[in-house]
Amino acid sequence: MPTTDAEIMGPLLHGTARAWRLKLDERLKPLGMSQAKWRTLLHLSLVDQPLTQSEIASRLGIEEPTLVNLLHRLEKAGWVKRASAEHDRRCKTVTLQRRAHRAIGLIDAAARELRQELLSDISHRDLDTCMRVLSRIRAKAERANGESANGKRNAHGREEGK
Amino acid sequence: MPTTDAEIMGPLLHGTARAWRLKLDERLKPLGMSQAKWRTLLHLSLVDQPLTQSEIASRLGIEEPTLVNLLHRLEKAGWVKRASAEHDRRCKTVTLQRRAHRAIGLIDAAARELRQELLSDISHRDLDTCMRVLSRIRAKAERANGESANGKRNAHGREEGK
DNA sequence: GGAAATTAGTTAGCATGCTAACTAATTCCG
DNA sequence: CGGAATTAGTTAGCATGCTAACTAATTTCC
Repeated sequence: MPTTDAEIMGPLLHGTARAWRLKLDERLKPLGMSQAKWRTLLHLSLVDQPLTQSEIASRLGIEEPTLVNLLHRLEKAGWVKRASAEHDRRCKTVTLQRRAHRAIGLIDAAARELRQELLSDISHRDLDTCMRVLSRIRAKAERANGESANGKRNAHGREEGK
Repeated sequence: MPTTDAEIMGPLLHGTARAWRLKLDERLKPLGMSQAKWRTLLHLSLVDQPLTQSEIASRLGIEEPTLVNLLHRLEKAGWVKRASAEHDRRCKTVTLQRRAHRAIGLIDAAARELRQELLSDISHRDLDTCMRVLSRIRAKAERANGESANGKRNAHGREEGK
């Protein structure tokens, strides 16, 4: 007999993700930074070449129109800069401003510290099991509709790692 | 050595919750129903007495202003009805319309079926472990909410409450 | 070569969440 | 009793996500 009822897995998953995100948002607020912005900057910092907007959206797992708005705010705040690409005038490349490079270390440290706090008293084994379960669920939910419930359209949305 | 790196627990949690929600939204779309609306109706259906708005917000884990907007849409679509409470003229009670009673069964069935599909090949033991881990994480993230974390107020005593 | 399809980015409009600041009703208490 | 504090709901305004429909540039292919 499980200590918890599978019935509440959905709300539990949702609530845990939400609590984690709110906590991180709260800590990064003094930096004028929320998870959406921070994740964008981090992804830009992980590559050598500037990325185009569609590449960024794909890595972040969000749609392009969502990113347009996000970049607009990031640019207005002086974190990033957009420029037309030469090889293809449809594209715009996005690069980090100096200010962002300086902030990323702090931001990453805050995220790391929070993760450390939240996971500190979870055993390695249990955490590993949890992550395998979550991976399996996500893979199923993202792939086509299982068997019944005949889906007609299929999404794809991928989510990146870290 | 774990099969997965704890580094990505945050994104994994976020992505799994998102994929699950999107999947459910997709299936309930033909009913003109999204998770936010569905959860509200379900909570109302689980009690005998009509609830006040603040009670509903508390059960859903959202803020009152968010609920006001949500209820407005639910009311406009004919799912619920708001009325002033007699015992306290500040309060409004929210009741389900007949239409909602009929729909809830279908909605609940869809959610149940999706959960069944997503969790079908996960062992009871692993799922139980996963849920215990998530509960622990959520409790920590919610508990420590409110004080400190960098910022200006409070120079000591951050996370002693573990 | 040029029409048609595709691709990158944008705009418009909506859903769902938040905080801050407000109104109205009720309760507290001196 | 009556002013102060509290409580319930609202409004305003923003952040972050979406889809649909648009423009502009590039590729495809007859």
